[in-house]
Amino acid sequence: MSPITTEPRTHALDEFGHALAAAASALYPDAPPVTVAYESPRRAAFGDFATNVAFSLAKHARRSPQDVALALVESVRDGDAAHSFANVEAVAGFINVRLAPSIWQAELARLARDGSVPQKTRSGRVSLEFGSANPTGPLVVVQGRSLSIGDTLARAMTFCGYDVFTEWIINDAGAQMDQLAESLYARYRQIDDPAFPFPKEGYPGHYLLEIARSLHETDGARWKTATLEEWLPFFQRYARDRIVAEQQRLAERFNVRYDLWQSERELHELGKIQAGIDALKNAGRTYESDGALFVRTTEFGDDKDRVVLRGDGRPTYYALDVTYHGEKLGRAGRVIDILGPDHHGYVGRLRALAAALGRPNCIDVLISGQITLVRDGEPVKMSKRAGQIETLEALLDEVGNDAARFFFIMLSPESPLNFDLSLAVAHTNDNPVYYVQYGHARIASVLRNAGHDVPAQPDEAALQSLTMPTELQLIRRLVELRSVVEGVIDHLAPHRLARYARDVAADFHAFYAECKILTDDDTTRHARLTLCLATKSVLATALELLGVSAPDSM
RNA sequence: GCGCCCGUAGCGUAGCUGGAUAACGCACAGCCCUCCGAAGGCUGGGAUCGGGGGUUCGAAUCCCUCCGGGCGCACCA
Repeated sequence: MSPITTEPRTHALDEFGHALAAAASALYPDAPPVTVAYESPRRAAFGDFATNVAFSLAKHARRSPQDVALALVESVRDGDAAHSFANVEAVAGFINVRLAPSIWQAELARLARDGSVPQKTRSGRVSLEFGSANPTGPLVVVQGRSLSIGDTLARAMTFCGYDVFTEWIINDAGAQMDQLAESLYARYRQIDDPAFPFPKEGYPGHYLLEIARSLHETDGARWKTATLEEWLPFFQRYARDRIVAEQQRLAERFNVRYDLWQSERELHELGKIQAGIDALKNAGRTYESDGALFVRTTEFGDDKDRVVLRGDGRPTYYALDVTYHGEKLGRAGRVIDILGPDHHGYVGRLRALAAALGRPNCIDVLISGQITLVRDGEPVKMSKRAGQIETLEALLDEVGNDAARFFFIMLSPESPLNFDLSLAVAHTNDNPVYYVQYGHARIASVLRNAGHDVPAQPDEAALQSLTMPTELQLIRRLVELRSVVEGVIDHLAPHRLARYARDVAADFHAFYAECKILTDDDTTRHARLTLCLATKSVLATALELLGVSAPDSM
């Protein structure tokens, strides 16, 4: 079934629903009261809205759904509510409603007056964490997908009125930082002594060569004689700072904004990790076993209980999860994590954590699916050797921000994605990014040609000339924007926005082909230009939420 | 072994809080520029929704089971 659409939220539609419900209880007093919900009919021929109340009544009425639907329609036909509609009809058990063109024309006038201004229908603070990668190397393509998904969700939530707080956890603690420091130290020493051994568990990527060279330029050979106790902390910090700075620069290049880059090390140093563990302990959610401290997450649906303190007293990574999510729950009513495809095993323990912290159902986890790069139909071979990993930077250099953001988000978040590099740069009609952007540019071009004829304010009387099927279809589509965005955030389904943008562009192109905009008839020209303005605004909004540019020419 | 994700037309996917003839793009066949951007539009063919059971008036959607593909299952981070 198509996504349920309740736009436009006309008074008439509500009244009609009440009338139907009243008719139902009059005709079938034994049946439980019905609530009338509208949905988009599968086919345009069925009208603008449909309700299936007759199906739920059929059993109690002991008559076929179609008989019930006919009876309902008959009994409300003469009521006031039904008069606002062009048509109300019972078909195969459904009650189909088609709104009069005047209602759509009025909706267009509203859209053209207000633009696609954000509708503040929601409130409350939401914490959104996404992208978070180890500070041990450059971002790879799969993190780009997480960035796209997270940023679009953030924008959509903000659009609807949420106060969104975006954050990134820097995993700059633990053994991996020692390995990073040792790797950088080895690269640094190799500048003067190529035979200096590289650690077995080190990070071989060539990005450390550049950082080592840079350090060698500023500090010379001074670390050659330093003791391990001296150089290790310095190299840790140096590598971490350089790599995180690169990640931040790339996120910015990708048009993604963060409110907080949270350091894990800092949480340790401030004693917050220990405090987080103590809070759980005081809440009675922990127990000791084999010298380690466990959290009873199985009480809340997790597969197994999780260790937070090891036998030697050191906290585990889960201790960070406990603390960090405690922090996030402290600043937001709702917490959303977007994790990479190799983390789907974490969903259970994080959800359980919400309950253990006394905030059940306040943590949502969304997994961004794996990515396979494809070129000319063949998977791109990737080698783990230096410089051959699939960095996000290389991808952006090749296909640009717009294509990357659109492709990353056009599928539902958890499904695997084959990223077709050839298609992403193709300037052809099978590239969905260009299709949508072309629609926007085409409108801009028409508006340029119209010059001073572009209406400053919509003339509602003139809009009555909009009666062609493609005109009404386009208006219906534009009106959907708000419910689409709400669907995106309610279902954590940002891909709906990409599909919607495509649908808007398609409906515009169909309208454009059928209706000449710059006609000699002043009324029609005004009405169609108004429709162009509203379409341009909706397209620009959809693209903005996707983080994709809306060009006036291309 | 346990768990998660995926299986829908030749390909890529949407639909999954159950509803009408299963939708969209590509590819394929045909048509449309003396006219606002053809990076466009229109028409057509193409699907036992991985298999099998079950629940229901009604199942791509919910339940069970089996089969395929991918990925996780640390007192690593």
